[in-house]
Amino acid sequence: MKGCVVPGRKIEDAQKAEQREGTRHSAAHIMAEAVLSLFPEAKFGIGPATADGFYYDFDLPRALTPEDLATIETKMHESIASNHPFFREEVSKDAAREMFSAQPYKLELIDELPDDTVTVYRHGSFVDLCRGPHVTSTGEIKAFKLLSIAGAYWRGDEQRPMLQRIYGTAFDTAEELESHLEKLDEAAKRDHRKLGKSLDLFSIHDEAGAGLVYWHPKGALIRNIIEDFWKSEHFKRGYDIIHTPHIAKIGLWQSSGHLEFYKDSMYPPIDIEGQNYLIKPMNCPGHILIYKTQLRSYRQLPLRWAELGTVYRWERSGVLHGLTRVRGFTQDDAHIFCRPDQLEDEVVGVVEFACFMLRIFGFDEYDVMLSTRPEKYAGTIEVWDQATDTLKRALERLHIDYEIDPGEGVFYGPKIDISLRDSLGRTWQGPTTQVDFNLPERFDVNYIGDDGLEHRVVMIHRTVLGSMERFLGCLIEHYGGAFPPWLAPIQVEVIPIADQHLDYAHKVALELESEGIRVETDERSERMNLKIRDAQLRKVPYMLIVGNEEEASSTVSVRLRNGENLKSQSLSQFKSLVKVIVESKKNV
RNA sequence: GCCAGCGUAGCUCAGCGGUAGAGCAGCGGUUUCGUAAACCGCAGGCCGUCGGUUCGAAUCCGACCGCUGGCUCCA
Repeated sequence: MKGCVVPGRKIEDAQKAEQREGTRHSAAHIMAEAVLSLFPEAKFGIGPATADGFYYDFDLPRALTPEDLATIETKMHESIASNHPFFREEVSKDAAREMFSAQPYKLELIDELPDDTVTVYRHGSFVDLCRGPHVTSTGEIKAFKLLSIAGAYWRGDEQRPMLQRIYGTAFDTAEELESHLEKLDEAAKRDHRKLGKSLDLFSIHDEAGAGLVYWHPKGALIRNIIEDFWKSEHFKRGYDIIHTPHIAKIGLWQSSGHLEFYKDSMYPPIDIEGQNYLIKPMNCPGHILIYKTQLRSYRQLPLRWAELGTVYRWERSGVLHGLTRVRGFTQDDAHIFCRPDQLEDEVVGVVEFACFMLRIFGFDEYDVMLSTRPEKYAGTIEVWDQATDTLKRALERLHIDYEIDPGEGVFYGPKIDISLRDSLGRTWQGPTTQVDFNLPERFDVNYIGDDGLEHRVVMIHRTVLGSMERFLGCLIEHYGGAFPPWLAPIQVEVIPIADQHLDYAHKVALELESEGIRVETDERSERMNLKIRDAQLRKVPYMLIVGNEEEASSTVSVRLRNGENLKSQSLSQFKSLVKVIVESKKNV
């Protein structure tokens, strides 16, 4: 399973990382100093360094505006110019309580610290409760920028006050800061919501409802290509494909435990002739109903049933985001019904499958997370431990590095989540594999063993892409909208130089079309330059320029979307080039 | 859901108390061109929705809907 192993973060000089953290943490203190000078009555939350920068949370008498950020930055520059040294002091808790008597959040933190003495850091007239470390003086902060203001609950608890958080970033050199800001720009350009609009892939409508996606022909085409590929890979791996309805009587969801454990994510019932029906938030109960239509023999297992199942989940309005967080989405779902002795092999197969799928789409790096028993759970601790161990063994067999996320499993079982890293190094939540010892219990899902007795089946609930919506969103950003030819809605744009070349252009297009190539001819009476520009903006992989020369020699002049101009080639040459590239699913 | 910001033509945006503007796209012409934008003209908006303040509201206030950045929560 080489290649599926997570390479981990770039091996950065540990010292440098530490230095950067000190820089960022110090920048947070300098920012707090600036905020305090602007708002003497400010109450301070926490101000840590993060993976990309730093933030600090404040309780302020009024809401911050973007203009405030500029003022705060100016004040920070003043503090940096003064080059105040940072001093570390150890003080008793009582002394600290006195020192921060006007700072209720700090007092709360002091109470929770385990040791009798705490450390504070001081620079200029500003002092903060802090573990450190910091740079030696404020003048060492060479490159920082404040980025945004956001609300954040104190200690992440929505029952507690909401503070104002200022995000910023800092680096040890101006060049590093610059390249980080460029990366943010690049990410903004690749935003799937922007590209979805400009490439005419999908839309979401106020009048229809938030978090509900409408796929336009081009977006739906990409989705269909992926779904077709997905289906054929499932058939190859011994899966069957099934379909189940979108609503079911409330009783089914009571039996499954969803009503008990998943109620917050489900929509209210629909009354149909006095019976209450619920829209499905998951596909599992439907698959179980099909399983139970027969007595199953141990010889039949494992049964692997896959469904592109559209589910609806109630998500709070504030969390919706483009395609990656929606209220209706299609899971590339499957349930595997197996015997306990088959579980490990099945998990191995699933994780291998997921890694295979990701690699096809150009995701070579991913992080694997094993989530264990949450607070609200169904079943017994013994069964949970058993399932968790099986998942661990499967990952170890695959030589996959993973981290454990304690308490983050679903109510019905532990899970393996894979998050993918895109071309900008950002992570996205993708495939998931969940063991389920619970539903078989609740629905009494059995098979007849070789001893002639009934045995409880084990279920695996899994996706290999995650959901079509989220995966497409991630894919759009990963490729920046420039899809590899096998996925590109239009693979070839034929560009006649003048109207007189239209006949030849049509001939070329027809021939490519007959080979199953997705081709379009730009028939407009416009200049060639404009047609090239438009095809370029639509990120069409191949542009074929045809004019007098090409027509005379029965060739095409090939331009790639990276601006590269391949020399003229015969139509048949070009045809086989495209076919090979599409077949290989490679990018160009 | 919470905090903050934002909703103006199909798209990107300007206007921010005196009655609506640009570029691109669209439509009609002219142009027939060699690797990222030819030219001229026309048309296009209850300024998110509802209510309030005002002689007068895109502009000020409120509610709702939606979007954005976060928090919390997730495929």
